[in-house]
Amino acid sequence: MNPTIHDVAKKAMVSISTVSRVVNHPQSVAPEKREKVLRVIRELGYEPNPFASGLRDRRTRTIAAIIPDITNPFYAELFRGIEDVARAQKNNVMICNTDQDESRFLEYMSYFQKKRIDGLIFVSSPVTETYREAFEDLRVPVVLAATDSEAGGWPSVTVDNYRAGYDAAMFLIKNGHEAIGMISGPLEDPIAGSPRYEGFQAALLEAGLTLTQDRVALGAYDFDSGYEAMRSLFGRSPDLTAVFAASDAMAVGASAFLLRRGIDVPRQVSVLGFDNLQLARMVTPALTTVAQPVYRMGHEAAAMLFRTLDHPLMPQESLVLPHELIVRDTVGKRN
Amino acid sequence: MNPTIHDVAKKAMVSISTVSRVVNHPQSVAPEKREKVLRVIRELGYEPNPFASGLRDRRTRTIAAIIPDITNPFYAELFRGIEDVARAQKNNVMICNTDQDESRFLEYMSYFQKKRIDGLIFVSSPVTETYREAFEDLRVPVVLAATDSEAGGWPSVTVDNYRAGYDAAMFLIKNGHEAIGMISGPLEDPIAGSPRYEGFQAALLEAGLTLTQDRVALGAYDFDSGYEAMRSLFGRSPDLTAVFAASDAMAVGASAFLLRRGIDVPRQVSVLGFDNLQLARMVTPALTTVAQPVYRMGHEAAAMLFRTLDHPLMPQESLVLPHELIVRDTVGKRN
DNA sequence: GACTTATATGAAAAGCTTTTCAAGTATAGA
DNA sequence: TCTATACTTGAAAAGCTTTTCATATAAGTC
Repeated sequence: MNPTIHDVAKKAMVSISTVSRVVNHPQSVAPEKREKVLRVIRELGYEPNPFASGLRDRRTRTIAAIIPDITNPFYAELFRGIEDVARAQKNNVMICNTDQDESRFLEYMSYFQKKRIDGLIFVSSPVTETYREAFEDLRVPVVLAATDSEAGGWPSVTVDNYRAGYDAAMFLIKNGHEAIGMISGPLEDPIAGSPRYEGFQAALLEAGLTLTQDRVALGAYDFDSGYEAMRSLFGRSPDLTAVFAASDAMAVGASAFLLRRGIDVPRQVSVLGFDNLQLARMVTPALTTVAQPVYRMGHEAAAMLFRTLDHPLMPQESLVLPHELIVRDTVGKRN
Repeated sequence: MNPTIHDVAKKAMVSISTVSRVVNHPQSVAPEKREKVLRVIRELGYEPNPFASGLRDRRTRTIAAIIPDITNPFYAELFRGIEDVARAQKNNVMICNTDQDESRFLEYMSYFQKKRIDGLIFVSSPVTETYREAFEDLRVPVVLAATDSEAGGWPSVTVDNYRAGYDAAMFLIKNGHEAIGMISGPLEDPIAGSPRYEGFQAALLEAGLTLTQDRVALGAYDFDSGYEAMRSLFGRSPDLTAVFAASDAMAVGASAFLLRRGIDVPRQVSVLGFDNLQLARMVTPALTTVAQPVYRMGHEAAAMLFRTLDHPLMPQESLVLPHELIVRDTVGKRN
């Protein structure tokens, strides 16, 4: 049987209130008494029973991370960032794989309804009306990671996707490319979809180039849709010399299509990715890509959540983290 | 404020004992009363407060998964298997990334010491003395996934690694290869290391071939060590026509080395992997590999754990799941 | 030295559930 | 009709902590 606060109190010859105070507000108890209690606590190996504390405090010391799928390396990395700070805060993080399924999401929500979590980090999906309402019903602090939302007023940690798309285009242009295509995410996706697309388009326009419709294909960020998008793109517009894909998985899919068709990357067609997953350096040729600070996004989002948990009134500023171009072997110079 | 058992009792005009019984042992209360209580429960949206139950029952409804690193797709997939069954059982799973660091592991253990989990799934690492002792101290059911151990008597879910290594060799031999090398995991690793190596060697021997030392290199299962191992192997034994790597990541590393050296895979050198991660189909040429049922290992391990949680006496049989050869494009025929 | 203020401590309540024990009612058997 | 048995139900205890409130002591002020 684990020692309880009563055991400690008895052995230290103080009341349980004092023991509790030593644990929770050490400065409020006289130094010598405090030391004595502390010593007994160590001797007995006492730790407060989390159920009793939770019952009393209504603080669960558990946060939830709502992510599409932990199996996806992008989310795994981000989750790792969340997890590391939660652990440091002695909190537990519940992982909720939604598989992009709203009904599954709502299942979790009804589970949380009964106040089983202190706060929540919502990762990467666009915040639809459904989500918004669910969050408001929940009445716990919410932080958005790798996504954001006008409505709701939740703080977020993101990257400037418009700017990143812009920089991607600039990089290809600087390398002498003119016949440039893009494999974008869904244009309804207000996070990784339209902004990257529009930033990309804007840079092209600025350079006097245009992104015509036959040079654009859409995908769902995964390998297969990148592969298919490239097939379609190549059919419509075989003169392309460079393609920017809105995710590494799609970029690798695109490369795979080209390579398996016997088209040399980057000599004939350059490919530029987005995310900088492990995968990017493992493929051959290694993928040149726009890096997102994925781990850090999770880390900062969690830090933000714990800050609002500790100071409920203090408003949190959203954070925009810098992206970075990682040059490897899939973008070639053209002149 | 959420409704409590008292609110339900009052509204249904019964005692709280009856409400509790309706929730926990429905058959022990008279049908009409039961219906009435059930109706009130639905109306009020009552759910038992898990802290109060936990405080009383000492059942936490939380299990822990000890894994090296969730960022590694192999573990992510396995974890997903665990998570899905835990969820179905209305349990929470705590994820513990050890980063292969014993001190980090012990930190978790002292955290769990205070009976904060009902059971534990230990994934993939060899069960050293340290681990064994920690598990015994913990006094909760333990299940091993993708690893096993003579001592301790914990049930496990694994693959027959010796046999899988054997089959890998047979496959290369059947494809006409004779100058065959291997990139093995550490030979001290009793799970994914020595058994695969020995099985592989045995099959070669049986076919009248020998696995000489200059045809073996060791790695740590990751891309970089696969790359380096291949470099070393190729330096020592440039006549190799096929290489078996004990993980997909190493196999991809090996391919990368060859490809980047201008050596054609599979025309000049064939590469065979192990695991069948997503990665395997994304690289070009797509990796031929020995598939482990990763998700299922997690799934079965969790199912096993919950079975022993529900029936503490019933002994659990260890499970050996089948492996399978997935033929893609990195192994060529030779004659 | 008398009075006020600050500080330190303990008793007790509240938080919510599950289960044991005892009591009550109904049913069946004699 | 009475007794024994089975079945239902409620009261109360236990599980452990944190915080409020009141009290007692020490320190400080005039």
